[in-house]
Amino acid sequence: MKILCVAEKPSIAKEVSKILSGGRFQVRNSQNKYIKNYDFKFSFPNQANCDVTMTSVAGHLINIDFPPSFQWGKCVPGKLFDAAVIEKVLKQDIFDNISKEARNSNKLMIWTDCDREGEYIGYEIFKAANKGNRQIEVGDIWRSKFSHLERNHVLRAANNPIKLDLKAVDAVSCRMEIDLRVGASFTRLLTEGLKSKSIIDKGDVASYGTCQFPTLGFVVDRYKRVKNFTPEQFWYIQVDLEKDDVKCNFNWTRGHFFDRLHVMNLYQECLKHKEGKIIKLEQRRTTNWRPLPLTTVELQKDCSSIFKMSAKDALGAAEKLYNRGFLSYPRTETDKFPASFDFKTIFGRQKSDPRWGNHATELFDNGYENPRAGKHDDNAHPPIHPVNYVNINELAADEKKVYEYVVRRFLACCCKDAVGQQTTATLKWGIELFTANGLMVTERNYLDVYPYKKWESSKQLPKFQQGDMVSIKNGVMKDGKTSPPNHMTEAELISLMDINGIGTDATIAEHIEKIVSRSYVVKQKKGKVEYIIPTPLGMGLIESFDKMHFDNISLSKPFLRKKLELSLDQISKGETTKETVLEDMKMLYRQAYSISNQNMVNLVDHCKTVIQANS
DNA sequence: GCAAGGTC
Repeated sequence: MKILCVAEKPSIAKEVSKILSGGRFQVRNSQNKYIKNYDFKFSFPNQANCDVTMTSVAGHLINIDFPPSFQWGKCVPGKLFDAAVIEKVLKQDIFDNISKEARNSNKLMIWTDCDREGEYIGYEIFKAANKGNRQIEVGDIWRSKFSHLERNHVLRAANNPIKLDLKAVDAVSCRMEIDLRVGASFTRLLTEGLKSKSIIDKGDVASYGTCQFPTLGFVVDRYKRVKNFTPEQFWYIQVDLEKDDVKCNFNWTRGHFFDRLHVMNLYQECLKHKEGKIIKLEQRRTTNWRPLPLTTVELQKDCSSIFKMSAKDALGAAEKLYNRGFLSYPRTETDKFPASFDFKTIFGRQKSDPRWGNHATELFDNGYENPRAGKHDDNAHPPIHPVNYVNINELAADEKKVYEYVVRRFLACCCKDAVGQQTTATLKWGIELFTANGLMVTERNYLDVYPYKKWESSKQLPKFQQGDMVSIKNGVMKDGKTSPPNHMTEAELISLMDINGIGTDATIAEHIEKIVSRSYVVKQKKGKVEYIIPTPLGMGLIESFDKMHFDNISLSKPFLRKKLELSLDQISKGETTKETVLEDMKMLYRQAYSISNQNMVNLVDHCKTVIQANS
């Protein structure tokens, strides 16, 4: 019995081979320099002593496209909603390796990631295998269900194969088709329309995508909120006290009011009293929680705000560190460690570092806290954590920062929360209440290894006693203005995309880069912070789409993408079919396309107006 | 020349 096992990426093929073979395997090269074939023996249930070849793909093997007669310029873009779709092999050498290895195999076992795309990649692998060996049938494939590379977990997966989930395969196939039809049709429409009036240059493309436009929409929306903001004046009362040479501010518990006369009346009442009374003095223990285990989105947000690194560069650096074995897999949504995770080994490897080695040693020798568990699990990868030690002086600039950050984050996860004492004094002046806070950090704990988070003792309050009468010399009525929101930072944009389901951990950075490269937005530095600002072209496009009267949908907002995601889940659960969803979504987008097509003159005019107004 | 999703 000969079994062909195929994983989603080379690193998984290698690790699984090590575990199943007990370290006794032979390696053969393939035509692709990253892809290896591992040969070994393994006993599957009811199939003792099988010859196994384990290999991998590198992501998707096959892409979809339109036939030649529907290529750019060969038809009107509206035809693309109903055009045929053909498959194209993306990586012929990897495809051929699977076909060839399948030829003398009796069975195919899929070891792709345990998520929707992984299921579909499994189906692509089946097609490659079937091409080499027609005996291999889709109903007869083994599918291994594993979510991390712990030895017993992998062995259990090998011994309990399930079937390929064809509903999940349908869901992904549906997503691919919608993204292609919508993206290609609208992109051609926009590009030709804007080019005809020289709004974009000859070689340029004005792309539309189901992810890139909602992303652009978020940026434009924020920009307009900043621009349209009108400050409002407000009034409030504040008391400054001094006792034993210590000054402190008491803030009004009512905050502020937009009615000057109202505040004036309350203030007049206060002024009738020369003294106030400390009516309450509270001392409370507060904790500042250690961070959660690290996901891709968190890594990108933090690298953007702490190091001013773009999301793409942060992920790029993490990938390089992963490929050299220093970090775990960097694309993960999981924010809890598996129960069996071996923390101690990893502390041990970090003990010698001059910067954080003492913290690792402390955790290694004196015990550690189990990290907090978040609510997300992608069932494919653990949180990002250091694997092997490297001296950061040997790394490139970005990699240095990312490695140190990941190690410190990991160690911080295993430390105790920080603890402080918060003192709150409540002052009553007339009938108005004011409070002052003082914080004393008593146990820094995780903060010592994690300098990215600031939680510091504030100025201490004077030594009040409950019931103290204090003379009020400086109780004043003040005014202020509401301030506009800030422009969008990359970290905020990543959060918005994540919350709204735009893109995935692996693609969020690419969508942001895409709208930069299309000149829909620019990154602009103001002081120390970098903001993402829409260009007139980006503004014009979003505003034009928002002006069109679609039926209950919007091309610039995340709702349609969200609807698609929900429908895909329903396909996976068997509550609806791929065909129904395809027809549904195609109808919605076809209508939107037809309205956009009719309004192209207005769209082009509006873009031109916005561009001229800003030049 | 178009999308978004994998990964090297």
